[in-house]
Amino acid sequence: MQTAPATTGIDPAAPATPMRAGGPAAAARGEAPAMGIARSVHKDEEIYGEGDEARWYFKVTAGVVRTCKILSDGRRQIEAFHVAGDIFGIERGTDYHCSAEAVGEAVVVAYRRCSLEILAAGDMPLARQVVATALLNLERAQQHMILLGRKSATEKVATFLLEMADRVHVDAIELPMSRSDIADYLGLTIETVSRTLTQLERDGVIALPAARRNIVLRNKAALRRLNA
Amino acid sequence: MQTAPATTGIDPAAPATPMRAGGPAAAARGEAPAMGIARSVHKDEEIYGEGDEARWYFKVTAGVVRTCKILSDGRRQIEAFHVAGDIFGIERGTDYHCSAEAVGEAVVVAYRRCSLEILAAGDMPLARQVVATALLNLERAQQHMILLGRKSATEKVATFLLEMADRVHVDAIELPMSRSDIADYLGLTIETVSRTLTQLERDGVIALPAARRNIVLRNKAALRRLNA
DNA sequence: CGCTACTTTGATCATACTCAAGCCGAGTGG
DNA sequence: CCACTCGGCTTGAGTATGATCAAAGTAGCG
Repeated sequence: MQTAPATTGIDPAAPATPMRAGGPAAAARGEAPAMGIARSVHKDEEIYGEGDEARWYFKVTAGVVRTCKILSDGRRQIEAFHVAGDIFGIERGTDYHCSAEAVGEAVVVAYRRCSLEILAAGDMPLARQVVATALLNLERAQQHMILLGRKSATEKVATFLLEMADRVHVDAIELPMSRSDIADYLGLTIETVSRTLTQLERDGVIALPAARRNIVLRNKAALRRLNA
Repeated sequence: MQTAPATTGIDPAAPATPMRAGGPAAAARGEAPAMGIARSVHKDEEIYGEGDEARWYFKVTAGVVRTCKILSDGRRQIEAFHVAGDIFGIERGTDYHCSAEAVGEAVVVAYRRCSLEILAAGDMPLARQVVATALLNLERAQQHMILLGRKSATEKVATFLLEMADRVHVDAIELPMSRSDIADYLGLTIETVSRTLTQLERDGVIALPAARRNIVLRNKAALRRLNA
């Protein structure tokens, strides 16, 4: 078991306003197993950088977090968007392989790094969660690879919209991310994303209300057909 | 599907102690020993299909295995090539999310499915291996996503060649896979792969001996520069 | 030797990118 | 309240990269 308190001193990954979730109080109440440090992150604030030492892993409590890689010349690929309940930042080695940033205002809970060594500790529920998370993220990555490698722009956007809608279980989505984020997630440019959305609107498949971050799926069947 | 008899000592990296995952029941039914069943697979033979029930996971002993997804219209994305020592086929749910096929003649060792439940069995070395494998495959998938989403054809091919050379630690590669496999791995067409290789040869970066499956890296520095 | 599958090469085309301008809403200050 | 700016988004024109279609070259194998 880990202890959340400041035995480690100031946590470089949790500066400004660290709140405690779990902690001694929770432990006293016998709350299992999740002890971690809640941290609120501002829009575009970095949670950790690629190459940083991976001393924590995180669970999203509120908002959305993106994990991404950046090439030397600035080209960016967003690997995944993580929403409430999602876990990210579990690494095999000592360092993070992606960087993580808040898409908007977000709250994450930081847990002490646990990867292979956690298994030795014999905390089975935790180990189970770690494995399940890793495998879930792998599944999503595999799914995303066929999108990046083999789908057209229209198919990419359609898949994206359905993915987002599925997470909310509603057909009126309020996208938390910018066109730029969408583009870097889908391997497109912002112009192509914009044009594709406009075209889908013309075709009556979606509606784009004045606030451009809102999207209404008018014809899910058509989207699924585009989904390939 | 050919299954060879159990070959208990053949895999040096297999757990030294019998797994309990199969359980006494399996042994009583005279089923496969928990240690693993070696199986030789022919070129292009399917090891498992996407959607099949994931009752085994595999380690490559010889040859190369590809895991891939296929869209309804036949477009294919190869998620990874697995070489000797690599483990594939570990799933979170009940089914495989990719299909797996031998690239050439290959030998794999099948182990009874173990994912989350293995942790309950208390076999720590095995659990550790499972987790490490999942995380390694995730890292590779992340690395591959930025290639698929953001790299040019030349950069993709350069990255691929360096990747292959790294696996062999030699600068003269004998590619086990066809142009078609390379194309579907890199998200390109076979024509583009061929043209790119020809261009790299013209530039003196690589040499393409008569047997077109062979490639000599003449100028690794140049390749690394293209690697972005 | 001749088939077949794989690869290379060529010509043309289309998709998505680049560069550029304009639009719109939110926030700010006169 | 309006004018202004600023950032994000959309739209347009032209282009380039990689796809498609087609054909020819090459190796492996009966």
